[in-house]
Amino acid sequence: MDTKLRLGDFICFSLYSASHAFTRIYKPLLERLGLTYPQYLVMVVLWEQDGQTVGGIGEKLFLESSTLTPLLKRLETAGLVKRERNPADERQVLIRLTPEGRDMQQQTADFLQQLVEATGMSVEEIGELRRNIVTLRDNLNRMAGV
Amino acid sequence: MDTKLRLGDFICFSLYSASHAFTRIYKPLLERLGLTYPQYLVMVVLWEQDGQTVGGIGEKLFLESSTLTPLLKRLETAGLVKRERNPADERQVLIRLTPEGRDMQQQTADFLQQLVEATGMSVEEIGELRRNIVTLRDNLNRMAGV
DNA sequence: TTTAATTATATCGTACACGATTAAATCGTG
DNA sequence: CACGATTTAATCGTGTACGATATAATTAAA
Repeated sequence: MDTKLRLGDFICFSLYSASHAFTRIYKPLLERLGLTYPQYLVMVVLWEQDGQTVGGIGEKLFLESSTLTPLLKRLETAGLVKRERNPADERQVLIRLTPEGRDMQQQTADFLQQLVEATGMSVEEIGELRRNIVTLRDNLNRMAGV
Repeated sequence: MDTKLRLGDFICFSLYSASHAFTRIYKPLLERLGLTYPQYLVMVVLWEQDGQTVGGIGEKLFLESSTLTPLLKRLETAGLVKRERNPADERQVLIRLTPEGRDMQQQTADFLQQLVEATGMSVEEIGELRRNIVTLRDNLNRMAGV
């Protein structure tokens, strides 16, 4: 009877495939900025609060230092951030936006409208869906001990 | 005013992070089978219908041959599938389950209950959420021309 | 206070994921 | 039938992603 389980029944696959679909939607928008989608997420986190540690960024994005360190080095090479040890605790590395990195936010101003349009859903529907997905994610992470 | 846009407002990030959370939940279950999550998805597709082409699998999973070819070679090395050219059309490669690959499905029988439990949601809530996410995904893919 | 345990980041190996390109097979049109 | 166009996988380069491990700094304990 479990042979009746089809791919379409898997909520994990709906998330997996919808996440990839969003990345595809973002690609042409982010290409103009020379960013990948994960790099864009890091920039969003830094625009919200500058001068965070690698660990602080990872906590917000649920990413490990083994993922973030090379990504942040690429952002540094691109001239968008600076990486410097925290003098108060030399274990930490503080990530600070450069003026170019800060200014880039303005170039993302028109993203929201285009993305909402691409969803084919109302802002209210999107909001409710987002809240339900976050609830699911937090439940899963709690179960996984994150 | 768009500086008020916080990471938590992004439905794309909710999908991205929830998808990764599911992968983390699956990891200990799949480790017993020696599978990664994407490999498991391919097995699900093949359990549903054996003898599909690389392109057919990719269409269902929204993955390119550049992703699937190395993954399928790993499944072949693991003795779970066989890859052979279609005699009727030598461009295509047919993927067939080995007896070991087919039998593995039985070892996934207890996944469903554990996963539902981990979501902390009712089966009805999960079903409704899944349908909404699929609608969103299909809208996005339509916009991206997929 | 010297040492032991913990914390923060970096490094390494493996496995996705995709765009661009290549190579081979098939199809379509003259 | 021939030959250009299309289709299908595979390959290559770049960039995530993570677990395991390493290294250095800080904290805790003896």
